[in-house]
Amino acid sequence: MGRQPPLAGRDDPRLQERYEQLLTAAAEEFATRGYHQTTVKDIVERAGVATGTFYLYFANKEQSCAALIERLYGRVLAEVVAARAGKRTKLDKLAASIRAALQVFGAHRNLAHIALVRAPGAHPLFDELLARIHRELWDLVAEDIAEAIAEGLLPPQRADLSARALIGALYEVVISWLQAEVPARLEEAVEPLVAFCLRGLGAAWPPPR
Amino acid sequence: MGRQPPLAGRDDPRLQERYEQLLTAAAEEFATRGYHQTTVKDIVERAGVATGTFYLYFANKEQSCAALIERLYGRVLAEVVAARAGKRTKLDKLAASIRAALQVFGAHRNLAHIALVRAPGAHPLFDELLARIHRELWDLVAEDIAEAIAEGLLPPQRADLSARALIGALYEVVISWLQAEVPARLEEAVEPLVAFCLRGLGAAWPPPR
Amino acid sequence: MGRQPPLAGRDDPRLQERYEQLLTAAAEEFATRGYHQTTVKDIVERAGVATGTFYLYFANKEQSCAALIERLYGRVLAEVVAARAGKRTKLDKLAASIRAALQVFGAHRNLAHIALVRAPGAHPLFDELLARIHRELWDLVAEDIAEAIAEGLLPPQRADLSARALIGALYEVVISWLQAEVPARLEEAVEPLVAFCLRGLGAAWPPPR
Amino acid sequence: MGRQPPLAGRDDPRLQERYEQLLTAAAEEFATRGYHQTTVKDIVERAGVATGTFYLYFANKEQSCAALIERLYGRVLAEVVAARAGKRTKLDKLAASIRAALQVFGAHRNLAHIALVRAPGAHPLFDELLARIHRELWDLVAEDIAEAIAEGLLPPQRADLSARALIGALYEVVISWLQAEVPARLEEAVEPLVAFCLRGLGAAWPPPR
DNA sequence: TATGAATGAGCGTTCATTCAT
DNA sequence: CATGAATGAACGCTCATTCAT
Repeated sequence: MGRQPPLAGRDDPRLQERYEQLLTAAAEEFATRGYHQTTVKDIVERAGVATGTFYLYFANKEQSCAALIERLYGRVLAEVVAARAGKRTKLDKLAASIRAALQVFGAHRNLAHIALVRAPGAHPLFDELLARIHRELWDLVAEDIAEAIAEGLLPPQRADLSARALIGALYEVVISWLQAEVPARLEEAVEPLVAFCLRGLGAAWPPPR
Repeated sequence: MGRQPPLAGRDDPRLQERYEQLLTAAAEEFATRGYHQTTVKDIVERAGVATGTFYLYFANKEQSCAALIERLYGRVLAEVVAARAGKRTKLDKLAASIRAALQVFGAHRNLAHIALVRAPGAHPLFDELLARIHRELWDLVAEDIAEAIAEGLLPPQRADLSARALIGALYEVVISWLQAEVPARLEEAVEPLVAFCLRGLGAAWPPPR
Repeated sequence: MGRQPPLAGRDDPRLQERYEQLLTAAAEEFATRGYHQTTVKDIVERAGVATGTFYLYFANKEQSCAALIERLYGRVLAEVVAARAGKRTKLDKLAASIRAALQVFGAHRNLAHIALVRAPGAHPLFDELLARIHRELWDLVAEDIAEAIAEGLLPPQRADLSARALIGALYEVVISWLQAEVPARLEEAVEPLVAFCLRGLGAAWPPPR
Repeated sequence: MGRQPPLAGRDDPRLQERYEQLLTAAAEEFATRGYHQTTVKDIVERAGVATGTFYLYFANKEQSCAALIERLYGRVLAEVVAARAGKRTKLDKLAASIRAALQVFGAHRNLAHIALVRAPGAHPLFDELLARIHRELWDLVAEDIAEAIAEGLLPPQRADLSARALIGALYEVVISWLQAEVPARLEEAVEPLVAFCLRGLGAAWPPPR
């Protein structure tokens, strides 16, 4: 517990590759079987390495899963930030954020499955990590909403609750895609979801020209 | 796996009470520690009975958790059905459904925590059970939406996706209450959430008199 | 352990009947499932009484099985003694003993199954009990053989080993009947076995008139 | 139940040695305490390894015992086949078979104790396994007897019953040696038993020159 | 670096036995 | 006498983690 794995943060590309190989194997196993149903043996067998090798790259099983969660949300945040950059109004920024998040979830099915379904509730560490990430997302969205209200773009409302509702709508659509294949391709959900969320906030959507 | 536990579903009120006592203890433990972090020993110690007693009332650990999930959704469905009975329009029915569901979740914090956070992904049995329940809820809501569209109360949209978005918004608000105490009391979220969802569907809300 | 069951040795025929009922149920269960695969619950369910009732008649599970073994060998010994009474030569006594033993085993299939297959090796108490009984039988047979040798009816041989071989031949035929239904009816084995054993001892058999 | 243990049947002599070490410990415990009285903990403590190690070599407790039974009868059959090879008449083959079997039982006291006393009736798997082995032995012996009858070496008789009686005589002598030390050394029983069995079949024994 | 055999704490579950009613 | 719910010690087995090679 707490000991750094010996090979974390080395530069050797051979080690980087092996790390990715293990992380990919872990993602596949966690996503398909669930965190507690996956054994370290499952992961190393899929990766084609020995058990001990796993512990050269991860302090323990839970850290490997936490790394997957962080990787996903790192990308989500990066894409969200990038997508918002070009937008002028708060409403456009919100719409762009939703589109960007869905795009990343859609591009990383296994990671999405882990972060949205497999990890929550599975380990105190994940709950803590996810709580921190969610708070960040909520704050971002809630701030946008609060400012849009101030600008008169949205009617008065509790921004904190609306932000959570918005994120919940987004999550559930991703989960539905993961578990029930509704919709078959996640892109189909993008504009319907943007419309649902922005209307839900009280915006006129699609925006009147 | 296997046969019925001998004392499940007997009429004797003494046994009923014991069963409730165990179920309550299980709910508290599962909700606070998570399914896999909870041992049968934790449950029976909280209930103040011996290990063997647990197995007089439940076939095994997972069945006890499944019973909690079923109990929660049984109540949700019952309250939703009851609340809709008096309503005339589809939109009123949807609003009433949301209010009823939130009321039940709010009245059963531990069960909500288990069903929305602890159980999903923790065991194949739970995933199966929750999938069945969610499909039922989705169908209900999607049908309402489809009919409201047909009646011109809502603009054209993919009812299946909107239904999932609506449920996701609701779930996330409950989870937010469970984990971050936002809002402090779940009732505070009721009207904001109803507004978010019905506006999200494209309804004029609050309804013009 | 060691405490007398409260109802042992009472005269009330109602109690006797219940005791028989339990013993019969125990015999059926032990014979068909084996000693360790049989639970006290299995026995009382077959007997149609409550668990506690079992302990009114038996000190514990193993005593109930020991009682069955003792009952079987009690009958075997009684029949053997009775059958020998009318015989003149040692060889006739031996033949009569084998016939009597087979008759009792054939008449108490379940008890035979328990005493010959289920109990040996299943519990120290049974091993002890069976050892005592076997020693008694061996001594009886070995004595007959020794005397027959002394009388010149049999050639010189180690009576102790011959006695064991004789009993083993008998047991195995019974076991074969129990487990493989060879022969279909145990009576078919009687004269072949008598011939095998007496010839094995070195007697001219069937006896020259 | 389930899959192969990971380290069963590897070529590495280190692993072979471990396997033997565990098997020997298991044989000692099963032989002295009985199958159900022996815990896996007993075995690993005697072997001086950890609990988990046991499950690297055996799928479960019952498979370890089955392996012992199979090992014993594998050797019995091999020795019997080898001993018969040089013999000409059927009667010589039978006598050689008995001698070979006794020699193997005598050389593997613990395994004999398990196969003849501890395992029968202890687990359905063992009963099945032993039934298969016994049928093989019976068939072998019965065939010899039938052919000897056809060749006029033995009088007419039911070969199936005689075969069982012969095997029973042999088993009981071994059991007597195991449990009562009669005879003190199993070799002492060899010729008396051969004589008993062949005479029992109706042969003139010892064979007239 | 990589290996994989070894570890052992810990868990779910069973069942012989008891005792209040 | 009879009941059967309650008990709790004990067992088989798993799997995250270690470390000698």
